Order: sequence, then structure tokens, then C-alpha cells
Amino acid sequence: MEALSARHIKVLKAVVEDYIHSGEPVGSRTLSRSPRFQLSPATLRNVMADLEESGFLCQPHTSAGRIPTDLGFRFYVNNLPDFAAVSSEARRQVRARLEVAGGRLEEILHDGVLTLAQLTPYVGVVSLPDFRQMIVRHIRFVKLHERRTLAVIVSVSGAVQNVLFESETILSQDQLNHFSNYLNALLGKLTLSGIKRKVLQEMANDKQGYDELFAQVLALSRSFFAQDPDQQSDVMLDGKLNLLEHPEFSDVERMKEIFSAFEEKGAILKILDGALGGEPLRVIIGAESCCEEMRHCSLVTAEYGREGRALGRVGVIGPTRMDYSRIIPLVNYIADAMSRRLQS
Amino acid sequence: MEALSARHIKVLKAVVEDYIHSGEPVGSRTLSRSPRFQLSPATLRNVMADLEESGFLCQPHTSAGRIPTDLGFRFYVNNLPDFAAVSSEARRQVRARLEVAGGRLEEILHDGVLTLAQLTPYVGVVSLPDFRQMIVRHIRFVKLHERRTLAVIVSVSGAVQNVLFESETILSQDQLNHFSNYLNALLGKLTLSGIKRKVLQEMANDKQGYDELFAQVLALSRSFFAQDPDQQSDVMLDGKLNLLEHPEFSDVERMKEIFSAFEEKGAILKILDGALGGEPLRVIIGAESCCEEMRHCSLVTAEYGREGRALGRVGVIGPTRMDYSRIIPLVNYIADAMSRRLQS
DNA sequence: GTTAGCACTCTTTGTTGTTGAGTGCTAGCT
DNA sequence: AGCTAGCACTCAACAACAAAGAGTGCTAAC
Repeated sequence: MEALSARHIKVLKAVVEDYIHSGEPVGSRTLSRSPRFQLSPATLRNVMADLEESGFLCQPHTSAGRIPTDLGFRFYVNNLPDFAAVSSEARRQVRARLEVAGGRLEEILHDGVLTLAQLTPYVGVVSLPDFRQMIVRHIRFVKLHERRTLAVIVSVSGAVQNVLFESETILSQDQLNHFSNYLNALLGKLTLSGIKRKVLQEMANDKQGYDELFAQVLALSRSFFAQDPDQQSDVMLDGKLNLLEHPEFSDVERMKEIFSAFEEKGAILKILDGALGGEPLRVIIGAESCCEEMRHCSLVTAEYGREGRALGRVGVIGPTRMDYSRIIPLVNYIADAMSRRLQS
Repeated sequence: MEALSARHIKVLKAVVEDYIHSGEPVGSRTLSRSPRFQLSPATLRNVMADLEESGFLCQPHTSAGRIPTDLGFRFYVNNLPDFAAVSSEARRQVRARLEVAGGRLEEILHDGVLTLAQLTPYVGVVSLPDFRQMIVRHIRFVKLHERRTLAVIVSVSGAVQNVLFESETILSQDQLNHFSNYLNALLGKLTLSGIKRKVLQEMANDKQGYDELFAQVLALSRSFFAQDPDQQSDVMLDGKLNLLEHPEFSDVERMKEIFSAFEEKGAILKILDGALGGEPLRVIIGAESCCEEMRHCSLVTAEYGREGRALGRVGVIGPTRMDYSRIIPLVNYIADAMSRRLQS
């Protein structure tokens, strides 16, 4: 594979952009009609043949125009950023939905994906923070029945998680309240994992010097943490219907694939948070996601967070033929707005 | 429209059943080959023409067989119940998933729809109980930021609801705990609406004799209830992908319609709970739902509840060409299993 | 290095029969 | 009176075929 000349790059860019906007394979003729080329179709054909050999373009069938491969899109995204400014309509919507005060974490995230789903013809997606990594503000035990107990955990950002577990002994609600108060008093700026670690440590020490109450709280905590089945985080999607508007998904089989990936949220989560803490903005094109069902999709995601700590990623899922130049700035913009709102 | 003779009914039943199993329009020839008819195609044609005139059958085009109309299915469901016993496989799955002890309300409901989605080629659906009508076991206020406060409400069945609101004055978490305890002590077997009514009543009385604490609790409760924006209940769906397997939904347009109805959960909820407290089992066929997007779908739903009180409905959504004779007993069976589990 | 020309490929579209399933109607049979 | 055989008719589905159009690769000339 030779290095690409300036002309090759110019042609590649033109093909990608034309294809993004038309959805049709683009031929040498179409290209040569464009005012930005003063070249004949034959010349362009030679260039395009080179680009095909290098793996940036391909043909659906022998007598059709070229379409970009994943690699072609990748080159375009990496090297030819021609970003569109965030539209005033988008700014308006973000102002209305995201630049308001407060709200619980889930609400903020929901507002984010909703906005993305409305501003783009793609699917809005956000990964919920791993609850175990969030700082706990309040923890409460509620007796449901006999030993069956519900733990309600509220994080500083207002996210609420409920975990059902069985305590070792039957406890009254009064006792549980007592324990809750005790534990809350103990709570510093710890995450749930942090608390778990601390509790297990204390248990390991197993000193006899504990006062009665502390021992009981420890016992309860242990049953509670034993329950916690690696509660992995989750993803939120919105605007799945948007995808149906794209010609590339009018094929029912392809649709089925993608929607089954959506149902299996674990897969999406893995793609999203695989690189959490890595690049603030990430573009995943087609097969790069390593998810068979998503090989015709691209993801553009950005990190959102609170006080400098990354909590998750927000972005869109769409066909590989996605309007990257518009979407990338938009996703960035919305992730920023979300992070700002989370701060408040 | 004449009264239907025994023969008309027999033919209608045969057409419906054949159509349910084949998905193809059924012609007079096919029917006459069936061993249950000793009649010639010509005779059957006459009968079918009558049935068409009465509105029970129709033809997709002039030289095709007949398919049942909504009315045809309705007659079949109302008058020709030939129910299949719940299969042993179904019993096994229900035993594994639903006949276990406990679990939070949401988990139980989720297990219900999941089971339905796996046992049928349709979409499992359940309406969550209206939270306001559930008996409150525990209520808790958590301070998030300044006046921003989170109310966590746990019902007797372990359902948890979170409501964010602003208190009138800035309160410390200690004060909030105090209030929570006070309120919980007050809590009898009241529903949230009940509590709201009671609080408003007390406020209306406006006696001066209140002790300080009670007055403060009232004030807090008022801000809290003012917030509560008629939190309507919700629906849970599972197995949407199942629908894609049916030939009647291979048309992308039709798919789009139905999936947009699924996104707009309010519509589904309206159809489901429109008749809550009415019939324990309900079958809604095609246009009967009065929901434009759902006119090609049928719903079979049954009430589930706790201690004799109906909480919501559970069932399936599928094409009007649904295997009613199998689905109706199954939905009943699962609703019963859910209700039993909720009791525990 | 670029371009014009040409033969070729392949999809798309439209036309045209053909087949087969199914219908309505009528006349005759039981 | 009810049932059936027969017949002409309709229509969707399928296949074969032709023509159009877009695009290609290759070669030879500029």
C-alpha cells in the first residue's frame, strides 16, 4: 500500500462526503461534474482504483460506483475534520433541556439521549455510571418481610439504587433505622466499593473490642454486600425508531440484527465503556466495535463526568454512513452540557 | 345480516384456525380437502361468500382465499373457545421463574413479561401499578443540595419510587431524618394518595394547636406533594424482537408504526388499564384498541393483583393472527402465578 | 501525467406470457 | 331445496427477455 498523494486524499474525501449525503455509490462521472475537480472521469477512475486497492473504497458490484469502506471512513474521520458548528437549533434545544438546574442523575442522562435523538436521525445512547463507583450520600435499610430487607442507596448526584437481600437474623424496622443512622454517620466521601472494602477489612480484623452495635452493623453489611451481584451498570437508548428512516436498514434482516444488539444491552455497554477513562471523544466505525451485530453501525461518543471524574459516555449510534462532521461537535457539545449540569 | 347457521359457524372456525396456523388466505379448495368437511369447494364458496357479506371474512384481492376480519376473530374468541392446556414446558418455565419466593415488585413483573416473551412468539407486556395507589411501607427524605430533596418511598411490595422536590426552607439531613421517622410512625396502611389526602386535610384544618414538629412535617409534605406531577404508572415490554419473525410485519412501514406505539408507552398503558378492575381476562382485537398504530395487533391481557386488589394487567401483544386458544390460558396461568408470588 | 474512446459488465426497469389458485355464476343432479 | 360440477374470469406471482443507464477497465493518443 503506497502513501496517499494529495490528490488521492482529495478524492477520498469527496467520495466519503458525497456518499454520506446521497447514500448512493458514487461514480467517477458524478465526481468529475463537481466543480472542485477539473479532472476527467477517466483520471478519477484511476485514482479511485488506487484507493480501492489500498482498501479505502469498494464496489457493491462491478458496474457500480464506489462506497467507502470502514477504513475509508476511518481515514476521513482521523484526517479530514471539517467540523460544522453546532447549529443554532441545537443550541436552543440544549439550552431548553440541559441548561436547567438540578435534576436526578437519571433524569439528566435521559434528557441527554432524548436531545441527541431529536437533533439527529440516529439513536441516542448513554452509559449509566457504575453505581459501585459513585459516592454514597445516604444508605437506608427497609424491612420488607421477615429477614427480607431492601437497601436504598442514594448517591451524591441523586441516583438511587435498590438492592434486595436477606439479613442473617430477623430485625425490626427500628433496629434497621438505628443501623442506617449509624452507617450514615460513618459515611465519608466513600464509594459503594469503598464502603464494601472497608467493611470487609474490619471484618477481617475481627477484633473482639467491637461494641455490640458495630458488630451488628457489620453483620448486616456483610449480608448486604454478599447479595450485590456485581451490579453492572446499564445503558439508556432513545430514538431507535430514527434508524428505520435510513435506507441501509430497510432490509429487515439487518434491522433485526441491530435491534437484537439493542436488547442485549451488555454488548452496547461493553463497546461504550470499554475505553472509559481513555479519549474524551471516541468514534467507532463499523466492525471496529468487534460486535457482529453492529458491524454496519458507527458510534460517536464522548465522556461526561462530574468534578473531573469520568462517569460514563454519551453519544449516538447510526449507520457507518453518518454525518460525522456535524455529529462529532454535537456530541461533544451535549456531553459538556451534561457535565456542567451534573456539577450543579 | 342473517343469523349464522351451524355450518356457517363451523366454516368460520375452520377458516380462522387454518389462517392462524398458515398465515395464508384460505380458499374453498383447501377447506374442502380437510377431513372435517364432506362438502365440495363450491358449497363452501357459497358459505364463505355469506360470511364475507356478514363481515366475518374478507379477501385481500379478488382471486385470493379468505382471511378473517377483526369481527371474525372476535366471534371466534367469544364463541368458539377450544382452549389448549398450558404446555408442560410452559409450566416448567413458570415454576423456574415465577414460583420462587419474594423479589421486589419490579422484578416479579419483569420475570412475568420475560416468561411470556420466551414462551410465545409475541411481545410480553405488563402495566406497573399506579404508585399512588400502593400502600406505603416506608418514606424517607434525603438532602441532596440546599433545598433540593429526594423522597424515597417504598411500598409494601418492595416497589421503590423516587421523587425530587424543593423544600420551602433549607433543612439539615438530621432534621429530615427526624421528619422521616415521624412520618413513618404515623403511617398506617395508607396509600400515597391516602397520605396526600390526609396531609391536605390537616393543613386545611389549620389549627394552631399543632406542635412545632408536626407543623414542619406538614410543610415539607406539602412541598413534596406539590411536586408529584400526577406520576402516572408505566408499562414494561419484553420480546419486541419476536414480532419481527411474523410475516405480517416484514413490511417496514407497518413495523415502524408498531414500534412507535411501543415507544409512546402512554398509548399502550391506556389500552391496558382502560378497563382495569373490569374483566379479569381481556382480549382486544385489531382496531378495537382504538389505537391507530396498533390496528394490526391484538392484545390478550389478564389482571394481576395482591390480596384481591387488582394492581395491573399482564399479557401479550401480537398480530391479530394470534394463537388465541393457546395464549389465553397461558396468560391466565402466568397472571395467577404472578399474583401468588406477590402475595408471599 | 492526462484524456478520449470503446467494449464490457451488471443493475434496474418494463414488457410479456404463463401458471395456478381462487372466485362467481349457472345449470343440472339428488 | 340443497348440493355439486363445470366454466369463464380475475389476479398475483413468476420467469424470460429486452432495453436503458451507469459505471468500469483498458488502450492508445495527446
